[in-house]
Amino acid sequence: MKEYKEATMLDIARELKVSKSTVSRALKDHPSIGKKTKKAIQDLAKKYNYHPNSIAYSLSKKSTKTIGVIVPLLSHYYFSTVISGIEELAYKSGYKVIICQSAESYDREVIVSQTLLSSKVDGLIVSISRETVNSDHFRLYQEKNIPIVFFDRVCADMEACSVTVDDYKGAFMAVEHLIKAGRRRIAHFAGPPLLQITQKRIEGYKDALFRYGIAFDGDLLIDCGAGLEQENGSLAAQEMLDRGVKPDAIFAICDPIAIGVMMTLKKNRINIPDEVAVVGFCDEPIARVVEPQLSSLVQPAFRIGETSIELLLQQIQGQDIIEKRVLTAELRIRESSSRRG
Amino acid sequence: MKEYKEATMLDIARELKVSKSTVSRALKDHPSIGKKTKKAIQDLAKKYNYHPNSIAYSLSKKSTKTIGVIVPLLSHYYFSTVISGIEELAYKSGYKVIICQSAESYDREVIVSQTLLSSKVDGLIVSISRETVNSDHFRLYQEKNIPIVFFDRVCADMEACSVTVDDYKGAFMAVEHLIKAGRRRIAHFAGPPLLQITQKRIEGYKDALFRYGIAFDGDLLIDCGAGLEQENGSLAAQEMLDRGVKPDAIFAICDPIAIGVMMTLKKNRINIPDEVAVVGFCDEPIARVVEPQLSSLVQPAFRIGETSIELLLQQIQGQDIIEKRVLTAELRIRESSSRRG
DNA sequence: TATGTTTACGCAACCGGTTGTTTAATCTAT
DNA sequence: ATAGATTAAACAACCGGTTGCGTAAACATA
Repeated sequence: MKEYKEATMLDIARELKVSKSTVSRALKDHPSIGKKTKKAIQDLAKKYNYHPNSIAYSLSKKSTKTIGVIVPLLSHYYFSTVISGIEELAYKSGYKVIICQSAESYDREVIVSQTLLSSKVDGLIVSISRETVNSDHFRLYQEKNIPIVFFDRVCADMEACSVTVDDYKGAFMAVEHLIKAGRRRIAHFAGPPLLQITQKRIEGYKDALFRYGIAFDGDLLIDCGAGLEQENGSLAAQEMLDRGVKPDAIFAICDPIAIGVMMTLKKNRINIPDEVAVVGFCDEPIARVVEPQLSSLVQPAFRIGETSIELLLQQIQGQDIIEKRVLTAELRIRESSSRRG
Repeated sequence: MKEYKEATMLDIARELKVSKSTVSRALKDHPSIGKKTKKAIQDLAKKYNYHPNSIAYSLSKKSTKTIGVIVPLLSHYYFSTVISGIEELAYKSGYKVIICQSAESYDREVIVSQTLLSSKVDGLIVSISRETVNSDHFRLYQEKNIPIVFFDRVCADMEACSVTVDDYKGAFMAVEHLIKAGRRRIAHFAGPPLLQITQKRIEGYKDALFRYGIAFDGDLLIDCGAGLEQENGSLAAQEMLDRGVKPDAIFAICDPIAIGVMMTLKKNRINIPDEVAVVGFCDEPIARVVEPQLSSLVQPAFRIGETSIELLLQQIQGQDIIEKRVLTAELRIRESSSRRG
């Protein structure tokens, strides 16, 4: 393996018998450098295929032009779409993006957040893991004046920018829709209890019932346990049926749960939507593939990503803001919750 | 916004009236530093919550302990699972991971690969975009002696490590399975022509037909166009039906295409699997959700990620290897290709 | 011609680490 | 007591950029 040496400013400087600082200034078109000198330096840089060493740049400028992103799981369509939104604007603004997964684990989240911290990211965008209750690892960022933006799943005990969808309203709309479709015994399959979204959606569910004069029935509020996967939905649904509870509609915390529920219903030969209507949350691509197609709340994932990075960049540029943007989810009605035949 | 200043080695050195180099050595337990001095330095470092500046480290050591990953899209379950495999081993070995998407665009791929290059990643793991034919942007890495490992979608014209599944064999198995299930007119919905996987799978398809004495029929080799999305499958299938071509089985380049095909078949009231059997490739979670459940080839995505990073780390540690690992896909038979009733 | 202003560039410190080489102090052996 | 070996720590260069400040030469003005 032969050694390869990158061309540096010093190399160019020596060859042209000028100083390093002149090269530095010439390359960024600084006015105090003469035209011929500038031209000569730029030409030689091109010839040597010179690229500035961004490590050195970062060290002297104390900015890495890098932002960190932590999501629970990349494999969720929602999160990867948010990331695409983040990347789009980040690249346009000259920022790189480092993406990390917490894998829904608090410990892992602490580790990656420290890794990103020591990588000197200029800012952080996070959706916390379902286990996270302590936010000390994020406080470290605030202490060092590194801006943070939370999206979707926020830390309840931190004052920071956030971008969320109106979970309360979304849940309310879903339940309202079910009521207007003639349902009365509406169950809610809830998510991990620690997450704010879980609580907000439960509130929206309850309030919609109340608004339409339907009494809340504790039997119909189902806890799916820690997971947000299909299996959790299937199991919880079977358990519910085994308990003899039979709703005429189900609003699930997210699409995978909804689909798990649907599979259990079908296995039990319960017709969807005639006997039980189902509505999910997130509108993952899978919602259009199941039969019947699943009604769901569309979260503007790309927009959430864009908004997050906007807020972050504003802070990086020195604005001292704490803004909590709330976007609205949109109800997409499909076959799984249509009116009874 | 009050200024925050990280503690540096110099701060510690000054307070203890020793030199910066002594601090550096004390913190890494170098033998040439006395016990008391060492203790004092380590204690003070703890007290100040000192963390080494990894930018400075990278600059002097010329290693960022970072590896770059470029995938076409994060939103594919396959890719995000591969990434999980990569991360697992990377973190264990003290490496950070920077993930980028090419968004299936050649131009974007060039940009992100240059970004990663100037970020001085110690190595690169790539699955190329479907547009990529030119690999000059990756050659730059080789020139600078930065190791690269390709997975799944490789550059045909580069000598480099790679990790792939045996596409030929996978396709062969799928088609063989269909033949053994009593099918004779087997269509193949192929992928983007530039990708090797497309070609390999076509070969496997043809050879399996040949092996069982079935003549290849050009009408049954369907081009899905540039995309690998569901819509492409749906459209191509409808077009095929409109042309009056009616196979009794379909092997699709990937699950989304297969599912698109299934949706068109259902829309045309063609029974799956009785009239037409369907097999996909990749075994995405969606395969178990469609009805009937889709037979598919399982790619060991996590394992592919692990293998890729293994090969990369070996090269980073100085081994001059060019290994092409080929893993085997496993056929998972479900309802969509079961024997005729 | 003497003075003041530009113009064009060099000098050197700095960012925060790593590391080869010296040096001073202490210890060992003769 | 003194030369030689050890030990403990300092010095200083280096990684590759950025930038404030200083200054010589060229030019304009009086």
